Amino acid sequence: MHSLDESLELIKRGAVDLLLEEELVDRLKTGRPLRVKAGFDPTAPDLHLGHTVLINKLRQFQELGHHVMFLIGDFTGMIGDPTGKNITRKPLTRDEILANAQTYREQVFKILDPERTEVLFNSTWFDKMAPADFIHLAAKHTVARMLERDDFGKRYASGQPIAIHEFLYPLVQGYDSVAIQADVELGGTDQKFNLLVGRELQKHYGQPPQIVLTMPILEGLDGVQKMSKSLGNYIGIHDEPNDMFGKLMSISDELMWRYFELLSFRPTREIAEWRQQVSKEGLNPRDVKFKLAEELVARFHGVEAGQRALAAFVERFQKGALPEDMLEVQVRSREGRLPIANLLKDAGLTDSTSEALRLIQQGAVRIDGERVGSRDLELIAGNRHVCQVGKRRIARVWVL
RNA sequence: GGAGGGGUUCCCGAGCGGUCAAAGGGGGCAGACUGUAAAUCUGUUGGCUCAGCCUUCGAAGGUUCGAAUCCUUCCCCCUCCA
Repeated sequence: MHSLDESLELIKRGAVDLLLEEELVDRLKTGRPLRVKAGFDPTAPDLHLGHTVLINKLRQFQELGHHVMFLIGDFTGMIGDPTGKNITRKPLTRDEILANAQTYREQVFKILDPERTEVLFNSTWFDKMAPADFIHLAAKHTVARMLERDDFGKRYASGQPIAIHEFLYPLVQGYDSVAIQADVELGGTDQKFNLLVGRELQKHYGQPPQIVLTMPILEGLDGVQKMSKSLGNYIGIHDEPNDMFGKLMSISDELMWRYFELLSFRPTREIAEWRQQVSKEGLNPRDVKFKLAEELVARFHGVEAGQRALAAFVERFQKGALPEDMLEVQVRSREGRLPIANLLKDAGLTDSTSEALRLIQQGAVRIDGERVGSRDLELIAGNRHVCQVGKRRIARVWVL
């Protein structure tokens, strides 16, 4: 069993906001398992490391014996969390949603305990809600309060459009907390407003307001923007071990410490020590990055995979060897020959032949280790070649 | 409902009859240097059967030898007034 202080310390670790702490303490004192909610989008079932910041926190709640409610916002998905960029999403079919939910289970249970996780869909209660009740819900909040939300306020002030339905998003999310009687809701710091709306609504509906716990938003590979699939700066938890390892190695040193803070399960003391050694004793940050990359690959692919990814990385980038598990592609020639640009495009190494030609000109293309100097190079059918574009794109290509 | 402003290539943003596949910046990609780090420098950034051709500037028509640029209609956004 954990003492109250230990529980609180674990819950607060890495968190940004805890509102309100004294309410949490009161509820922890009751000794009953708390109902801990976190909402997820019904679309992108490809979880990335950014999502795991939150999921790791859910896991900690489970370790403390609490009940985790993994809420899939299939109804909310019709709105799309207002970002100013998204327009209304196409509603997903029931089957698509169930398929996505299944994918969530597969991914999320690498971290969470299935026995202590309840998966819920908010369409369950919203599909049954009468329009009149929905209007009652909308009546519980004002435009002025909505504009307190940072992005709404900014968009309003700068003349960006805000569609009415975007205002509904926080209300819908907040009502979910009412429907499932959440004690605690977790979210990224960008969710703070929505989470607080949940508190307000619960009060309106005669429930004790949920405690709000926000976690930092993980920056993506660029180190600036948040990790997201649409920005392409993410590391998916399904990424191949070598790929995951490589992406982690490509982050900046500054970002590495951030990742340690939010993703590593290593003791904070150990991390602080490394940091000290890097800045004072000349420890190569790259070697510390190895530790991070290995730990995370191991988490999603197993300990052995972590070790192998490290070894493969050293082989390939420090010793210059070719990767072992190279992508194999077949491309069709035209009457026995195939111009290099077409080969690269057909093999999926470039998006277009135009791009391929540009890269050739820039000296980025190698065939069997030899730099391609001419765009006129043609390859003969029947042969296999190792084709490289830049450092990262590589494939073994059969010309048929 | 009325008046005004605006929709440009991934993003921001110039262009306002030919020299525009469209300035500049951001981002991306690549090369050099490295630790697949950062910083820096350089190149590049619609497509193709690639010294030529094709498709792009909200949509559809039209004027013209020629349109992102002019005209018409439509769609969308913003501001102010009601």
